[in-house]
Amino acid sequence: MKELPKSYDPRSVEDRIYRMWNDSGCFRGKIDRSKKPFTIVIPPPNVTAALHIGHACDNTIQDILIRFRRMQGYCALWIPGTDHAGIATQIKVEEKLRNEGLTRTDLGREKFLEAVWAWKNEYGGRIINQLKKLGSSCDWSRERFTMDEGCSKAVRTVFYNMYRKRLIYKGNRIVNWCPDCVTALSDIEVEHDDRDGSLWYIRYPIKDSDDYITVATTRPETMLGDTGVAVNPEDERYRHLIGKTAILPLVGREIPIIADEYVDSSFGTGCVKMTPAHDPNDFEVGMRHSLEQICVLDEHGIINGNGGVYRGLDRYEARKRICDDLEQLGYLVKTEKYSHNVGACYRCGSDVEPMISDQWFVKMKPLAAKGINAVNEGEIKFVPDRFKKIYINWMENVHDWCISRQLWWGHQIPAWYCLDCGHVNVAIEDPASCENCGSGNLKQDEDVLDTWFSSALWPFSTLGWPENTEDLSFFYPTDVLVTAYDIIFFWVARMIFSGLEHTGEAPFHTVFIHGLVRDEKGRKMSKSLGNGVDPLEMIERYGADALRLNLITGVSPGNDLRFIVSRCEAMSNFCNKLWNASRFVLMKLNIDKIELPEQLETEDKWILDSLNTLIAEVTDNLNSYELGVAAQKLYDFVWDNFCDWYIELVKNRLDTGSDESRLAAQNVLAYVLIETLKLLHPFIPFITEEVWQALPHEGDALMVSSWPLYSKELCFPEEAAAMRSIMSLVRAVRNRRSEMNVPPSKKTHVYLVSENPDKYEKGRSFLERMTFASQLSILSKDRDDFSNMLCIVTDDARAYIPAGELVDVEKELERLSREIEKTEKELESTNKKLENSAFVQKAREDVVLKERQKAEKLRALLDNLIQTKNQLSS
RNA sequence: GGGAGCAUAGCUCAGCCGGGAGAGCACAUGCCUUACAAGCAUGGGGUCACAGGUUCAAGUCCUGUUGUUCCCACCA
Repeated sequence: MKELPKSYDPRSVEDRIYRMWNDSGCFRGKIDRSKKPFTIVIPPPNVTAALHIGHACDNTIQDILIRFRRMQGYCALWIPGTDHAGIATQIKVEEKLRNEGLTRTDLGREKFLEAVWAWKNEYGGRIINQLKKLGSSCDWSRERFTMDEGCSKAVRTVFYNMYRKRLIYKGNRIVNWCPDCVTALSDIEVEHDDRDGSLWYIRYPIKDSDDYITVATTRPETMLGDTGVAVNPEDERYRHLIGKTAILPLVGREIPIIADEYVDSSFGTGCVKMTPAHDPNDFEVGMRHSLEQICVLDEHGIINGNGGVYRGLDRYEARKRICDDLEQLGYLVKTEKYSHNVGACYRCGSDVEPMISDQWFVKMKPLAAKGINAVNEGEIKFVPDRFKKIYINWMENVHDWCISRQLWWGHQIPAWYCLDCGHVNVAIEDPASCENCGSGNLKQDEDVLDTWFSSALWPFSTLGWPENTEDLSFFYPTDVLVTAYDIIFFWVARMIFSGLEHTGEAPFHTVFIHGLVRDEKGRKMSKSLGNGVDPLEMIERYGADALRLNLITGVSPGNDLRFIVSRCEAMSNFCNKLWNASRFVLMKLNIDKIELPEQLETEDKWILDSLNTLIAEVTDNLNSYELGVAAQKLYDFVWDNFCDWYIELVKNRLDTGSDESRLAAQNVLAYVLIETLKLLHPFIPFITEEVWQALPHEGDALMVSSWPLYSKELCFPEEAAAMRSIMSLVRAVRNRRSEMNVPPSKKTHVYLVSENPDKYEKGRSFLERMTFASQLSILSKDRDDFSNMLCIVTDDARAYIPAGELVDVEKELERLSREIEKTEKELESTNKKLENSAFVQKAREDVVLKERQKAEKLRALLDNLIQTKNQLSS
């Protein structure tokens, strides 16, 4: 056995322990058909990312689950990896190039991609090493990347299959366009925000008349692309104008006035200008009425050749100029302040332009139906349950998914256009010739796929799909997916329908959702606010275990948590407490095999009984993903039961007890410590492993030891109850002494009177010390001379302390009266409950029993108090 | 416009199936008791947002109200 240093220093432990695990292959998920598999895939962080506190939270949860199951005897596999993160990475590398005075177009596609790969190879591993600092027990030999060969094969296969099933199509649709990123975005990549703007009322003259029609718009510049004006068919005010022609001011284009249900008569003037190329609603209406689609913006948000004199103006400049011109020419009726919703690019924050564009889409309805079904049928369960509703609601209203991006970094779309016959060739392998005309004159689509397209395949692409590998058949479907609620739509939903569609199975049976980590004031952590907490700095200062506990303890599933640095300190104090308790056990230990002896004392049975309960509860909590509650229970058990009571209780036995009693104490101490270390290990792997290695043990590592089991043989309800009586007496004595300001150094004779003297006799060795007794007399009856002593009363015993002049009889009587009154009141309310026939009849049996016992105890306490008072007053 | 969360001690938050109101930090008092002062002992402090309801019993379940945070949504 080795000696431990006086206080716990995580820095001297963590890297060494991690290396030991890694070198001995503890992390490897090797197929073992004698065991049941338990699989988790990591939510792959962006290759560009540095570990932030959210990753720390997410990965701590996964590590707890995987370590717990591994110890329970599952064949546990946690697959790590990173995501190529299309836009994020491309922007990062472009920034780097800009510093060198270059743009991506200077390099050309091929050279640029080389530069990104070089960047990825240099910096991409950073977050992986940071995850290791946290203690993550991933199988690093299986590390994957969304653009590695296997994942790319999966992407092409999926694209091909879906194209064949007509679940992927190409078409001209309104998409969200970011003029700064110069790419299309999917609906969920647009962030909506209420912004103060204006509502402009513009007069459109009616052809061949003096009449006019007034429309209201928040985006006057789009009028350049107007190809109609719509009114509601039921609207009496405008019925006479339907079918007539309006003249578009500034442009002079003749546009029809049409009737469509879409128009809300109560809004604005009840007339809507139609811009099918730049508004999704207008697009729909335009399709119904065969309106022309005139696109007036180019890919950078500049007015194009369709904008006449406004050509070349930026969209915001154009708006201003058009408004000025309209006003000058008398077309502008009025301007109102108006707050409305504006979409912004989630990456760069610029306003998104709805724009008609030729893009690739995934047809969502049939896929969503499967995804909804799997969750409604319970094939996939959300924890906490409420996220199910959010998921279903989204899936039910989902639109087709725009999957093409005008970027270079990513999976290039596996579609080749025949330059001779125009046929679109979609294939898994690069085709040599057109499948339609045989021409070799092919050109691959320039665009790449949305990053989430490959992430959606992660649970099976990482296991070898589309190949039918042994890994796939053993480890798939995975078990739990752990992630924060903010990417349910981006990722979870898409994994679910992709898994169902391509493997025929749900990719996991449980989605465990956690909240976001916020700063001390409850704000979201962000670079611009500079309020981010660096997990690596926390690890450096407090240790990975303390950080992990801070992220878990007392946190309820799905709720956000505030990261309070001082709590890290509290958690590292806990680690130190555990360390010192272990040090104590080691100091007192001179055996090299731990075995529970036959002959156990009351306090031994009590702590074993408590441990047994703890095992049952913690296991139960972990099974139902209540990590915060489990961690709290462990914290309390270690600090209160084990350290503050049990260790104190057995100190006498260890120093002066008989050989047998000492040996028993040593064994129980070590036994309870080891079992507790196992329960704690998933939460705080480093310190528990380090301590365990110092203790007598079998096996190589705590990490691969087996999870404690609840045992009927270790239930000792009687001894547990006896200890509770003793503990409450000790507490009462300490309380009175503290109230009377008696310093611990002042020892006194203590007389203990109880009808069950044997019970206390068994605890004599520690009672003496814990009640600060110079001498302890345990009696079954009061003596006459007790009346001038301090009296401490519990429901089971009375203790008397001679305190000489300290005892003020009047005051004591007063205090006793108060206590009697309080006890009577409590007894009264308890009795009232018991006299209520409805309660006795309808309440659960054990509840009634508990209430009866409570009444009995109160009765006994009251008797004790009254007897003492009588004695004192006589 | 739809949906969800939150409201419990001075602060930050637990409290799972209804029966004890809790933790950490902060505060007060007394202790260097050889595992730990990163500690020990003791204590003060709460109308569990408000109003109804269900129940023998409500912080916990239901309805509504108020405050607050967030998500979704193509009313120009």
